[in-house]
Amino acid sequence: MTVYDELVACGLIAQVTDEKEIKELVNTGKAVFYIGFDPTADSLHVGHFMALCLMKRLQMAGNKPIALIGGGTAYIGDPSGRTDMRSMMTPETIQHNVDCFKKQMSRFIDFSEGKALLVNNADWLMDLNYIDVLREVGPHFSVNRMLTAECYKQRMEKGLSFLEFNYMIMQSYDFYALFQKYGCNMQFGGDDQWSNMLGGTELIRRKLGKDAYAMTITLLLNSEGKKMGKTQSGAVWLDPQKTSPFDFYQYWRNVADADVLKCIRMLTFLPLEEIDKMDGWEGSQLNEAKDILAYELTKLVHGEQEAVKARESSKALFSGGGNADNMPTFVLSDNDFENESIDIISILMLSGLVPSRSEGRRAVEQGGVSVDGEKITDIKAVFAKEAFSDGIVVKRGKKNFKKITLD
RNA sequence: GGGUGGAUUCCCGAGUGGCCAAAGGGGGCAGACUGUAAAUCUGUUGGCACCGCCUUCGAAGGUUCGAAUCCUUCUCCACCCA
Repeated sequence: MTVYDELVACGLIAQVTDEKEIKELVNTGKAVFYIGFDPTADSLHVGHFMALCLMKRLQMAGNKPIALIGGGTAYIGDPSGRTDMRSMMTPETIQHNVDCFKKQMSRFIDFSEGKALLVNNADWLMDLNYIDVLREVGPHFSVNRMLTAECYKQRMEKGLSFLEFNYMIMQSYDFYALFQKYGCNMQFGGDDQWSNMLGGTELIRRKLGKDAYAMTITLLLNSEGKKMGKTQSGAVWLDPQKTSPFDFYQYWRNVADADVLKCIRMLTFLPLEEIDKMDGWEGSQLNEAKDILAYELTKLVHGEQEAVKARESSKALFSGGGNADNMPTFVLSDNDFENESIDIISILMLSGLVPSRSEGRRAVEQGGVSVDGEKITDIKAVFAKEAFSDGIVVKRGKKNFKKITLD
């Protein structure tokens, strides 16, 4: 099976400019392609992970990937898929984020000599001269056309600033610059990037009379049509400091039935035959598929060791048995105790299981808190210091646990 | 530049002097049911020293015994005209 067919089978491909050409280039390892990453946060998240996987797949097939970090475009902010304006980022945070991205990416992609490139569009965008740009690329963009692009249409109601309107032009310029500099002939990106990407291929055709291609990756949506990889408290990060391997595992362990297979297909590197076998799974067997998904992904992102640990803790908590040693732990210090004891609300609060004392109280009152398996009903319940010497497991709701110990 | 209409709690959206910590919906959280799923039902959803107190209705001032509601200035947004 060719790489391209594999991508199709995994459901990764959303739109392409010229399927025949792209297939040919990709399968023969002749593609020099780039994917852009906007450094809007200090860690990559699940959305980026898909792009990185794609890069890896294609790299293994002999193609040359260029990871472009949008250190320059971050000054503008991409309006695609948003209904409000992005907050402006300071040069310092942008630089910080760029550095974080670089570090994380090199764990996934082999950037050694000649295999792949990591570039920052700040290197060429920051020195551009306004008048020059206007004369050079301005004539090749039709405002009328741009306004019909999906990403702008969405903003017609809420308003779109000139700053953001220019994002497409800058991204197109990137492609044009990379084409000339590195012979980059293809751009990949999220499906919401389609119009921005087309801008690039068109600019190259108009300026240089050459063909370049674009392909978008299917956005990973759940059965409700929302982007996956988001939780109430924000994105699911790849940085273990921001989303612990355990939480990362749990996120995938908890996906809806309807989404499991799609996720396995799109995100893991399991052999296709194996995935096809799972296709008919239902009920508790499907529940098993979730474990596979969670384990595989945690392994890819955090390594086998962490994946095993996460799986163990999860088993200890949910199905009995397993090893509780690796579950998320919170260590109490001496000052947390008053008269050698501490009340339940304080424990919940300090360990981060609840964000406020009010919520802690509510959780207890509604019967949502238990300690070492015993339900706590009294909001004034107090625990002696000795109780923590072996560590106790405090649970809020069904899925939030912390092992509490002494230092 | 001129005019009009807006800015309310996580989101949408009621509220136009006291009965407002603020209707309703969505979302979240918790409980029941389950498979760590979905659907459903129930409770809950600003904070705290919780029968009481404190802070919130774009920002800052003012009027009033009392303001999310009235006045002034400012900031931002949408629409119409130029």
